[in-house]
Amino acid sequence: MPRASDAPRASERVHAALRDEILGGALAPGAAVPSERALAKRFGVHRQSVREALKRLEQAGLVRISHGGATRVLDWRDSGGLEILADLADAGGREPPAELARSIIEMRASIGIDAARLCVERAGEAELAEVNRLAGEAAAHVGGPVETLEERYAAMWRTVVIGSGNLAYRLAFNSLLRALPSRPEMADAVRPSEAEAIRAFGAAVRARDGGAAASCARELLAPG
Amino acid sequence: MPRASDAPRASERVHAALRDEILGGALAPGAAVPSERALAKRFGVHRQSVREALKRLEQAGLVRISHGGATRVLDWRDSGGLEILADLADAGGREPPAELARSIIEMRASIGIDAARLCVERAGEAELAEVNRLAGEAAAHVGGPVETLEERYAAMWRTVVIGSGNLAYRLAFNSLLRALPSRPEMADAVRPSEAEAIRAFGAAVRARDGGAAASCARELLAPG
DNA sequence: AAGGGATAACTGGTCCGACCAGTGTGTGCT
DNA sequence: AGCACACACTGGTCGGACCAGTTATCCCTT
Repeated sequence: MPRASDAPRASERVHAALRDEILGGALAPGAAVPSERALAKRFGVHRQSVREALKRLEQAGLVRISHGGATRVLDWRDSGGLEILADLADAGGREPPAELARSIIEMRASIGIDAARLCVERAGEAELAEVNRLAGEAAAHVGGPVETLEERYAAMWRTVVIGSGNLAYRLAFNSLLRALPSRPEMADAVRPSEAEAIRAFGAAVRARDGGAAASCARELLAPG
Repeated sequence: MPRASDAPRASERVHAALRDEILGGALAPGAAVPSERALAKRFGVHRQSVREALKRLEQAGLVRISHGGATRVLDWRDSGGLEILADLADAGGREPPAELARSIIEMRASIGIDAARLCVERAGEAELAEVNRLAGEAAAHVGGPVETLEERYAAMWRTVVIGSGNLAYRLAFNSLLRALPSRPEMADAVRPSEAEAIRAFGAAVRARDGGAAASCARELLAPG
């Protein structure tokens, strides 16, 4: 069993370092990123690896590269897409923005409740039955190993979001889900604690009761 | 005045071509992307340019690159983040998914209404006044040049979203906004038509009337 | 003939060094 | 002082080489 090399790839190291400097504020918006040649020397890698890292940062909306001119740092709050949430949660040893967890939980609730409503409206019988089945599965694992519970619970919501027929909700769901793993305290906060609430939600969806589904969803996602 | 070269960069050409093939379904999920060397030959560019394009696709969640193995196409519906919306709207001459416009409008409403509610709750007096001022500006341009109206209207919502103190809403707002330009019919659909509704919204926010702000926001974002 | 391990032929990852292509700037001429 | 040009940056691309991990094949062993 040959172990995979633990050494992070060169371009990955550069990407992570620059990403953290930008998200952490060490590289402020408007500032010029050092030249590719300078970065290559600093990190002890070839310029091509630096370029790959910068291309990824540009794709994520963290920097703007311009031929001939300097590469400048953008304000990720203005130019970043939702996928940056995962980077914010992940980034190095740095503390993520204080409002990050609350933001994710609020958005999850807003989208989840509306997706439930739309799912009831638009999804086919088979999909509604599947949601109900997955709700039962998730409910059965409340109190059990958190890993299994989280997996089933996520699968249920995934089916709801798909059933809503809303592409944007589906993509946002991906972005939100990806931000959870690196912050255990956030995963804790979104984990359901009452099996009955999950079952009630599944039943409401199954019965195509939009009002009940929405209110059960609110119960699950935004208690209190 | 030396004109900027109109020739798209090599890595940009490759990126756009592969992105369109993936989003258009020509490269199905699970399929293997041709090797970097093969792509370099096909597009008549250096392998490094291909790599930069692939790195961007990986960053966006469209492919998974693995050392030694083939680069495989992912299902962007499952692995893509919200920023893909812009690519879906943009992509080449291809027709975007039928539900795209509806999805964006629905998500915009869901987030906008909740952001209005939170903004009233959390924003400072200065920010609320600014929202109201921008609402007035936008309202004054209803019926005028669409470009100016869109700019002011977007500025107003931007302030609301910032005032909501929700990072996820702010990033999602960026992603949604970026998808509009390439689809004029979508920009049309989200443009406000009644100055009075905008003014009412601004006044409700200014007065910290959460209920009124939410209902005015609903009026603006999800009429009917 | 079937199983298993060495190996060859892929894949992506990195490096070197060079040159092209835009920008910006300083300098010297007018 | 004002302007134009050369030079010194920046990023963009190229060619070729080699390293590293995977995968499939083929031959040897059982």
